[in-house]
Amino acid sequence: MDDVLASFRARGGRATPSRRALIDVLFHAEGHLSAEELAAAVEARVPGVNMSTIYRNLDDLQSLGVVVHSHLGHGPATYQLASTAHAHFICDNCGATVEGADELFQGLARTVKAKFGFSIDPHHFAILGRCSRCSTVATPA
Amino acid sequence: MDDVLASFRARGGRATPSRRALIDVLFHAEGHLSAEELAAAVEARVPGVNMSTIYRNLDDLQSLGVVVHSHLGHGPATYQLASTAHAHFICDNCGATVEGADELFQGLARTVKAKFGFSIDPHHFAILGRCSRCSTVATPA
DNA sequence: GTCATAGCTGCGAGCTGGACGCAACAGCGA
DNA sequence: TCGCTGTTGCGTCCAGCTCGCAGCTATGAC
Repeated sequence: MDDVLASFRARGGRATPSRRALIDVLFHAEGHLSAEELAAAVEARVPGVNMSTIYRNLDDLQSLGVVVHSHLGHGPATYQLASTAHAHFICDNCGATVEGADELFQGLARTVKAKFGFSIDPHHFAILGRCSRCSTVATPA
Repeated sequence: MDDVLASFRARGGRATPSRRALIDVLFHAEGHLSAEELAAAVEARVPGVNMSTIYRNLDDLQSLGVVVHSHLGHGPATYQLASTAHAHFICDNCGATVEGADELFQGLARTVKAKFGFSIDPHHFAILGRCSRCSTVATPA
């Protein structure tokens, strides 16, 4: 966490309160937080922070490689520490989220790499489908 | 194509010019078109069509199961015939699109089904990564 | 401690992609 | 040909995010 602030300083940046708070929130967060949710959590520590600031700091953290964002369905993007990134399977019907380990993608990654020379990042976009409950109920289109 | 109009009629709908034009465009389109691009193509056939109409007709076509939309990166959604749907791999760096057959996902689909009871739909969201060119150049983060 | 400076912030406006309510229009069956 | 009702265009509104700008402030230098 101090490492992150140090990275900011190393590139001529500063350790501002809002930045500290955002990093703190990210390190203690569980699950996937949208920019809005992050802003609310930061607001509790540093009243008056603006959404622009949240977005700008998230961008900076992403360019430092500390944070990644991913898209879980059609709503806003969610942000998390790069070190805890993982794949997501989202139920098209009920919205349930299943988190998957990267190993699930090893086969696909190998095949796609061999066939197209393409290296996949399975974290960024969720994969849609039907969860166990909804696929047994078999809601017709 | 007439089948689609017939489906509309079968559920009490109508075959309006804008609807015909949209279906026509979709059947003759190559690749992935955004709502904006579809609107432009429809406009050429039926001047004066409104974006709302495009969106509403696309929604209707989706609920009929004729069309699906997918998200290729961060821009607008793209629409295509359900019968020609396929998976996409998008280069994070240069935006190149690689189209993949569904068979690529068979292994993943099986594993995810066995492990979580989850049936995946690999079409909806693209999978990000690096294309062959960009991963050899290895642009640093 | 204090100062200067450049990085950061809040504010407000703006932008894109898309949804919605409403009144007018127009397919389609009778 | 007529009437019913599905569809359209228009305008407005929304979420999610971006940008420019003026003022504030963390930081290193002294």
